[in-house]
Amino acid sequence: MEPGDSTKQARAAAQLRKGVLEYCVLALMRDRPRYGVELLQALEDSGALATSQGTVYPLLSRLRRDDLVTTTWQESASGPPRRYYALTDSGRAALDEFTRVWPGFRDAVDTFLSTPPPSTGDHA
Amino acid sequence: MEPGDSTKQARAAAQLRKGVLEYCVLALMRDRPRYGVELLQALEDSGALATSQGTVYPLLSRLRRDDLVTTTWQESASGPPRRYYALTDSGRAALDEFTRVWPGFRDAVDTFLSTPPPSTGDHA
DNA sequence: ACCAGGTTCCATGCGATGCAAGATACCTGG
DNA sequence: CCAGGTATCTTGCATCGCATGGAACCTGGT
Repeated sequence: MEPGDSTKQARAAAQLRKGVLEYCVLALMRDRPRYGVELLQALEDSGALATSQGTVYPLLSRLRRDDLVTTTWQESASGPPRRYYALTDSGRAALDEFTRVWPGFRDAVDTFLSTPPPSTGDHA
Repeated sequence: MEPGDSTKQARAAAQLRKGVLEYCVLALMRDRPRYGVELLQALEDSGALATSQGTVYPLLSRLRRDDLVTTTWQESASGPPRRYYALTDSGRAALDEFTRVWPGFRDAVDTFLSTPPPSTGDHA
């Protein structure tokens, strides 16, 4: 799935990420602070949610603007300093909120996709 | 969950619908043609994907523009005529494509939300 | 000292999408 | 003729993912 890919599958996946990426990033920060490239790699490893810097950094800016995360600079053993992002109380609340909403949403989509075989055996 | 609701839950749900609504609408047309208000009611009944006319009609226009559906006018027993939307071959292909992509996406989100207990038992 | 390469951060502009609000038309019933 | 319900569609806005490009820091080779 190259970056410049514009197949139907890529388009569908791109639209799917909308709104979900934000909460998956928050989820990644649940146990410990993370920095940008680290988040990017974790999303990449997940496969379905792989994205680019041009998506993650504006997202992180919004999270900071909305007080869902706080950031602290920290030196790196090899390379430029890293900005670590950590959940605030609001951020944790938003993540909990999403965790409550997600199953209902997920199941609703599953229901729409798995059409209940319409009673009448319409086979040959 | 009123339309003008702007709680965190409503905001999260609104962003979730992005990109998914299109394919749920296509899924609803899989077995038989449907008309606008009928689709609207089906989404309403699902709970998590409830939306408004201002969302559905522009969406249906895009589907028609992209040749994913065809439409036919049909008289109603009581009320104005209805425009019925039916899947084209392209529409059915797009739905199949999404059906293939969805499980991977869904499981990826589930994995992010259900943090694998990070070794150290940090419970109470 | 200098420069190439890797790492890390960020800003800008575009396209696509959901939504609120409003407009139009048809049919029935008083 | 008018009120109300049904059904369709348009417009303008806000948000989000993404491609592109740029800037800063560190290491290592020459």
